[in-house]
Amino acid sequence: MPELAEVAFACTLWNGGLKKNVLAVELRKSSRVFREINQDQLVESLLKTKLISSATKGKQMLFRFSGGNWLGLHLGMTGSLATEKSPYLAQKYDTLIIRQAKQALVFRDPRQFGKIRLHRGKDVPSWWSEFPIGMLDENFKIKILKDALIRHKKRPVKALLLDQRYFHGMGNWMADEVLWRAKIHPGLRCGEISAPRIEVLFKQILFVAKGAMESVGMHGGDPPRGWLFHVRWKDGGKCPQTGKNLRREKIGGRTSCWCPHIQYFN
DNA sequence: ATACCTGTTTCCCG
DNA sequence: CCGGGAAACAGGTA
Repeated sequence: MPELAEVAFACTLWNGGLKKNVLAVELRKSSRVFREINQDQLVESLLKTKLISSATKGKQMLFRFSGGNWLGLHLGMTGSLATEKSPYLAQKYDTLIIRQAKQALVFRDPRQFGKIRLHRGKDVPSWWSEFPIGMLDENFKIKILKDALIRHKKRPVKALLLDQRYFHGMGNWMADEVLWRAKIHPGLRCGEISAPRIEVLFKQILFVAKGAMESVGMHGGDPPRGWLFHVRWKDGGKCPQTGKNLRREKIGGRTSCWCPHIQYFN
C-alpha cells in the first residue's frame, strides 16, 4: 500500500512506544524481510533499549533506540505498522513485535516485500543519509526533473516518476495524480515533453506531495475530495474534471489511470 | 481458477 | 557500461 504520505502516517502509529523500554522482541523468522540482516543481532540490538525517536524519508522509516541502535523499515507493498495493547498474541503475518510494558509495536507484512535494516553506532546510518533528497525539501529543484527527463528520454514519464532516485517517496497513485493534474499522458516519452509542460509537471509534483502529506500523512485519512485518487482503482471510474470515463492500462510496468480527454501526448 | 496488486530488485537484451 | 523492460519475490483478494 504505502507511498510517501502513508508511510509518514504509518510511522506515527508507533508513537505510543516513544520513551518506553523494550522488554522483548519477537520475529517471524522465515520472513524475507530479514534477508539483509542477522536476526540474532536484531533481537540483541533492540532488547533492553528504549525507543528514542522516529523519522521517515520517502517510503523509508528509521527508528532510533538507545545505546546507538537503529532500525530501518521499508513497508514494501503490503507492510503495515500497528500498536497493540498488552497482552498481545502474535498474529500470522506479524513479522517483528517489539514488546513494551503497556503495548506491543508490530510490523506485519504478509507478502514480505518489505525490508528491515539494522545499524549500530553513534551516528545516523550512512544508508539513511544517502537516500535521495525529498520532494518537499527546499533544495528539490526543477533541475532534478529536467536532468532526469534528459537522461531517460525514451522512458514513459510514468515510469520515471516512480523512480525513487529522483522522486523519493512517489508511488503509483501519486504518479497518476500528478500526471492527471499536469494533463500529461502517462505513456508520453520523457524526451517529448515541452518546456512549459515540464514547468507544470514540476509544480504538480510538489502540489501532490504536499497535499498528500497534509491529508493522508497528518491524519491517516484520504486525499482531498476531487482528487483522482478516489476514482482510479476500479474500472468505470469517471474523471473528476470532465466526467468522462477514465482509462486504465499498464504503462511503465504499472497499472496507470488517466483521462484521455485532458491528458495528451504532447 | 484466474487475474490483479499504493514496491523494489534482478536479469536479460540492445 | 548504460538504458529500458519483463520477471520475480509471496500471499491475499476479487
